[in-house]
Amino acid sequence: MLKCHSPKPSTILTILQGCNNIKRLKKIHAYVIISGLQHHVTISNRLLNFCAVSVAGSMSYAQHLFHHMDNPSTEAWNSIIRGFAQSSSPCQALLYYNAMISASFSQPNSYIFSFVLKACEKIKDEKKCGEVHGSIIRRGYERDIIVCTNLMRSYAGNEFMESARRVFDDMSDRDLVSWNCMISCYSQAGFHQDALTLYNQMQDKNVGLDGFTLVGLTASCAHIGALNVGIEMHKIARKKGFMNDIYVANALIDMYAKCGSLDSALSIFNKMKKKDVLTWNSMIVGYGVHGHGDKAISLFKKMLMAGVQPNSITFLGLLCGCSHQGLVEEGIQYFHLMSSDFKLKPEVKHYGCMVDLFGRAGKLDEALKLIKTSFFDAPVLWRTLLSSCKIHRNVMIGEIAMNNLVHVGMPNAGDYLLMATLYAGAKDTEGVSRMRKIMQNQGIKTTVAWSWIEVEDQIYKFVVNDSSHPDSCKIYAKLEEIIHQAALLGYVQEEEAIDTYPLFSTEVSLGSSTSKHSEKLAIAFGLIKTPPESCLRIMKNLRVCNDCHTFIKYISKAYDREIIVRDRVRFHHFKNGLCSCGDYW
DNA sequence: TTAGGGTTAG
Repeated sequence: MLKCHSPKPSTILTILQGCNNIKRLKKIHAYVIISGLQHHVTISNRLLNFCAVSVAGSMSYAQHLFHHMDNPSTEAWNSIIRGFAQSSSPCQALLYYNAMISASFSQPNSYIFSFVLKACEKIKDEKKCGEVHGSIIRRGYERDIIVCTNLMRSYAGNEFMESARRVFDDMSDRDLVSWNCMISCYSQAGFHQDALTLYNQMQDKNVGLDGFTLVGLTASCAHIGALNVGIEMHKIARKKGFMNDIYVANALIDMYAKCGSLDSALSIFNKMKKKDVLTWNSMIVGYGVHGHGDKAISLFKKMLMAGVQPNSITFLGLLCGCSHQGLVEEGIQYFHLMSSDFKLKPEVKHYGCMVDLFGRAGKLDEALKLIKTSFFDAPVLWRTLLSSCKIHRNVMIGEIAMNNLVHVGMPNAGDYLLMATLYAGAKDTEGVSRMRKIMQNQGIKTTVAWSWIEVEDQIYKFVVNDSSHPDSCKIYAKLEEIIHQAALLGYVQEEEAIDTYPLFSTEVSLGSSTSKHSEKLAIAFGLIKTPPESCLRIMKNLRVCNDCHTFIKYISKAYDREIIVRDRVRFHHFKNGLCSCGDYW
């Protein structure tokens, strides 16, 4: 119990140090008032600081304390702005910052700028970020390395990458954190090539690196499929002793899985002494997108035995694996398990996997029923169903899916092409021309398809009929040669057949040829540039069309090459004339 | 007294 006699301020401050909950703080506050110390600056500031910053604090009580201060000091402004910047109401931080600027007797310091910028980033207020930037310059903080790093992140968080980069370039002094921050900003915003280029500049300047550097770069390698650069990151991590850093190891597992090297991913996974949910998820999702549903399930069981709680991503990996391996019963079981045993509510993505699972297995009625009971009116579900209708040539359900896509107002070029394919299969020429007309009349634009391949540490991109590469003549000559070799083994090109249109694509816009598809050009280039018997790894932003899928099978046999293709949906491992997807994709 | 950087999906 607190005794009520005239205490020394130092006694109150000591009591405050031991305070660990808001109830006790309120009692101390009452005691401060009774003792007539409510205007003692240090005590008021400490009380406020506890409420605003401590996890056991209360922002409403912090506001109450703040508004009873006669002339809040910079320290008090600091606490209230910091508190709101890290709260679920970051807008309030900006309101207090504005109030501080208006009340000219207190001036913001470098700490306050850091908190305000954090708030700008959270609420996505680019305009405010620019205003604060102006204020930073006017008040002479543009040379503060931490303020500038915060400013970069704030701009990048608002998707103003050029402004972020300008801040970075204009910094008079940069340290490892500022370099890492710019790299991770690029990586998180999807500017992967810029992240890798910046790393090269960083090395030229002998800044050094740490685990943070490796994580940002490895994540970028994963996204663009830059395996060779990723392997370099792994070597550095081993050499410099960063393999015990769980962030680094997790990023490497994900990178290897996304670059098609499941064995390398597993090797790191097995060596890790400490694994968290991301470690398990990266491996399970890796198995899922490679079509190894059984291995994903087996790992999931081990994960539970290890006492690691799965999350919604774990189940995405499991369902994806079940769907691609045709494990219908298991998929249904895990779909129910996520809510019954793990209290995870299935999201649109999980329903998408289930529609795909039923659809691929030919259970189109069940897929339809699931969409109707899902309470999601998401285009992606109807689109998934439509693609299953194409596999199983079911025009009736295809039309239901298409009508619903029109109803939700989101049909794209790929959808019309899929529907046209379905009509073509049913010899419904009127249906085909109706789809063509809608596309032409509504000017529906197709997505540009492109494929890319990493040779040494460079990424080479190709689009259909690409002639931009300096070695273009050699590439086309090689393409002719490989088409001939494939033909000798029995390959017949599906020229202009409407059912060669890829699912979400486009590449084969109505009237173009399948013979110069981007993945064929990438393969021709790869065969020229890589040693015999080495594995070719191709990435594509859309799905591989039937013709290219067949073609690559023949090429894997004719040239005795393993060819790994990562498309928009999954991995295809082509070897000796066969594909790991079993032509089931 | 207090401030800056990291991984899965989307």
